Amino acid sequence: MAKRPVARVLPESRLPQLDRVFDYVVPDGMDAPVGCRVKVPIGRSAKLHTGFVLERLESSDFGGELSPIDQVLSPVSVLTDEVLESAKALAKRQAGGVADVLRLAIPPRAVRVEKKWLEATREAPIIPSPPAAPEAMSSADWERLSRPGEKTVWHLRHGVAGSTPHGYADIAALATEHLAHERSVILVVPDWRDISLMEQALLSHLQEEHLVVFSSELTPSEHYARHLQCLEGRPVVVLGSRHAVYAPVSQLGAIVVVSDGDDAHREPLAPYPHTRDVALIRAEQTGCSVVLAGWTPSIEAVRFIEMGYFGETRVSMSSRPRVFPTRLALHGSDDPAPGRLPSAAFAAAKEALRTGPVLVQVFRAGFAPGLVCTDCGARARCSECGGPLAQSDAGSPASCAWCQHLHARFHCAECRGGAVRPSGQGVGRTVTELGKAFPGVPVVRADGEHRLATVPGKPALVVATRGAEPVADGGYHAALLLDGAAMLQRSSLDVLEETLSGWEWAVSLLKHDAVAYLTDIDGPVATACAAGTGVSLLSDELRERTSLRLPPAVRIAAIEGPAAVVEELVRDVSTHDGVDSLGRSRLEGTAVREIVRMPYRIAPEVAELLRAAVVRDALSGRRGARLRVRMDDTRALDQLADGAL
DNA sequence: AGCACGCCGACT
DNA sequence: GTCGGCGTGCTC
Repeated sequence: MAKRPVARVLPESRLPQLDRVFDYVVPDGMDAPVGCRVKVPIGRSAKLHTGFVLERLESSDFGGELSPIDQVLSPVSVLTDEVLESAKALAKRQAGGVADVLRLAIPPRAVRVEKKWLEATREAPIIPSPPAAPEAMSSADWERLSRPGEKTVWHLRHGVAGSTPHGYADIAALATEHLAHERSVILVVPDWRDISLMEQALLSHLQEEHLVVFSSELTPSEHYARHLQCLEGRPVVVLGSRHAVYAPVSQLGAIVVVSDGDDAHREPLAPYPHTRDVALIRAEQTGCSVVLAGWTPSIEAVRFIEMGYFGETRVSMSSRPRVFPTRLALHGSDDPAPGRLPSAAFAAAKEALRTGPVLVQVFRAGFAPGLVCTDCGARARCSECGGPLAQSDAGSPASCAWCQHLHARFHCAECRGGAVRPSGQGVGRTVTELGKAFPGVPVVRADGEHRLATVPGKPALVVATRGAEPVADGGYHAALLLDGAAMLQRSSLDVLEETLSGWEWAVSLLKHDAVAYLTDIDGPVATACAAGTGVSLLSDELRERTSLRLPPAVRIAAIEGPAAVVEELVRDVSTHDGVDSLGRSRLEGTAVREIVRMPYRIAPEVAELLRAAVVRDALSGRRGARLRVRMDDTRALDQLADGAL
């Protein structure tokens, strides 16, 4: 008989009732190491399920007879101990399943890639020498950032060198510092553009073999290849978007989350963990440091600092370019110039365009994001689903922003009018108008559909939606920040944070002596941005949320399902001290969603209760919509504000 | 999920 | 009498 003939297996299933371990017999001669993928029978089902071997045991405490493992899919231990422990902790925190977390952390197996990897012989890589500390950084800050175990909010430098933001160059230096001490580093950035920029920055310090890049464009098998690379045991620098935070590297020294306030760090798949939370859990598990890096801190980062949980690097404002809110200007006229620009901004752009590129940041994607009836001004809505109609390009037909239904012809539901006109402006229309306002100047468009990481340092108008701004070689010679008012009008909990960070990123892309113009907004946010005191505004916001008991001062859980089931569960959790409901909204059919809030202190207890209820509900065999729970979903809170019962 | 077991209606 | 409807329960 083989040593430890029992294998404890976790099925790769999204079903809450199957998210637990089952014991199996390992047949003689089968090699099923801990962490490998196996195929096992589950219940009376004819087909086999895949799962992970979590443990090997001498014997099982299961009363009945054990089934044998059918097959070892691959003997590679793709699930490491540390990732498993992190996944368990994360599942607990999010009131979700361990298997759900593992689905995010471990890519599906690719046979050919694996075969090649198993056959390859690898040489020990050269360890780089430590880099010099970035200029303008105190040695205390640098030591703090490089020391494992620390938690730090890193205020990045403004400006660019070539096509690399200074901030990204500094992060690359930090990664090199860790690697020089034979520690791995994970760099998690919001999106494709940041991966591309950061990869450039890293390659100026490191060899390609030190780097493992998880870009979103990878095929599944390439993704699996990167996963295997992390398992080789040598220290590496991992760079990628949110899934990279799970990379199974060894000797983890630091996880750097870049722009942790960016929406892209929220996982849209169950159990909806945020990159920042995954990083903190892995830090608990490994003792690595966590660095939240950006040009404006997230409101969560501000909370961490104020709690004393995180330290922060010294803020240096000396390198920050000037921000000029045209509406607050005391001198000059503010008559609109062509292309929706105040005259001061128009003149400055014209001047800057003589020598280099000018960034125009707009809020909305598409050509005309909102359409209204020409006759009565009512919002044009989709006849199929009631969603708002929009136009993505000049000349393209109107389509529904929700269901994508095309509306070649339009009939206003209010007045029977048959024509629409745009209200508000998207990139497309701004591009068209600026083209006319600045004749002879090339206009470059950058948005979700026209993706650009960099542009040359030559005169051009670069019109970009917020978040899609390319880096200009040598920095922009001016920036026009449009649509500030529209951004702040939105009724989301995150408006302040998103508005500030959107502007600050644009400011960071300027040449050191260039100016950013805030064109259509005044008030405290514009004033703070101009003065570079956005952080104190966030701090005020946090204080307000604390008194209102809103996230991130408290945690929330969205509970969805049939009204009766939700009601009972909410009643149940509300018996805990400090747990109460923020309101209920109706979903499709008879389902409802109720949001409860709770202090951090008792959130683990509540999460456990919620998870138990979900498992019970799934097991109950009741027909109809299942009970679902989603922790810390602030978007659900926004929706609640829009349509509470 | 997927499958079997089980307990009531119309049927060769 | 029994074939088969799908409500109920469990999966090592």
